[in-house]
Amino acid sequence: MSDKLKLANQVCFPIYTLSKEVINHYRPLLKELDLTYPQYLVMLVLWEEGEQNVSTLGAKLNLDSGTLTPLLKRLANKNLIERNRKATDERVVSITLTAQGKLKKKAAQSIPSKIASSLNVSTADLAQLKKIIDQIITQINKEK
Amino acid sequence: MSDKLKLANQVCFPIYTLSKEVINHYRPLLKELDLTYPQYLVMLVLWEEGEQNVSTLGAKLNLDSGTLTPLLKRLANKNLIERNRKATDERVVSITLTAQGKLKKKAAQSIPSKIASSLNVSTADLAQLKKIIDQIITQINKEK
DNA sequence: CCTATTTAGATTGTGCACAATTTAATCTTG
DNA sequence: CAAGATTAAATTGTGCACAATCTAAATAGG
Repeated sequence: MSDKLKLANQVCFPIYTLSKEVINHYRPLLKELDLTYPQYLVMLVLWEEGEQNVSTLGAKLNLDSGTLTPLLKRLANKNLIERNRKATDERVVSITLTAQGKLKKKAAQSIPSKIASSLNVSTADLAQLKKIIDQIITQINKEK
Repeated sequence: MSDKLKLANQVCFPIYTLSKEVINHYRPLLKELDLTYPQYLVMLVLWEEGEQNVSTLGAKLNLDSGTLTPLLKRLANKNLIERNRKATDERVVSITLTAQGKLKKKAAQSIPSKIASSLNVSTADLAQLKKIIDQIITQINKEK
């Protein structure tokens, strides 16, 4: 097996492992906010960009309606968001933050720094990791 | 400050995204073998190291019995593995490959090269990615 | 011994991820 | 305008991930 083959083989498992580890580090922090990691991602988009369709959320987070529909129903049950069909196009469901959903942003402010210190990795390493991964993801998206 | 809550500035989201992308690249290849990615990981360990307990498998793949028990039942239903209580310690379940399970290794030989070319990333990038991720995982494991 | 503790794995329950299909609304084109 | 195509979201079904709990077996310590 060539070095490249071996490497590809040996890099996919660490990526999968790291992703789970990172989410496991988020879990206790997000539990205090009564959010899961994917729910937190949805909230991030809404806090930053405001009202979204299910499909724009899906495009930004790489999730389909099969994942988002039940997730958004759970966020709505917690009174963090509202789901409303648009009058101008009844196929589209508009997702907006409730007052409670907007408020939750305050409680989330401390998460990034807590994660950074809990991962216990240097800022330089994280920056480098982000750079390479963003490169690879850009490459992958090009193929679509 | 609140910049940290922006999706674009997060490292964790790209890690999570990349992990899903990589597994999505495996999916069509593994479908031909009638395996999922976690099932493939179990088979890799068995092909490489032979007979395993549920708990040694779990330690190597970072999965608990709640995930492994049903997964191993599915592999057993496909006649790729056998699950047997050990006579010397009835708490322990020994996982061994069936003849069919051993045979499947041949069909899996082509997967790494297909993944390597499908990911379309340079060897240098992969090497650097692996180096940083391994570093971080080592760091994380130290804390346990 | 024999009881208390520990260990291995199974079970239960929640939630995510994704493929495949369905439903309803909108758009397109003849 | 009507029929067919397209689109957005929901639904259905499978499988993974993980917390919490349970069961049975093994071990330890009195």
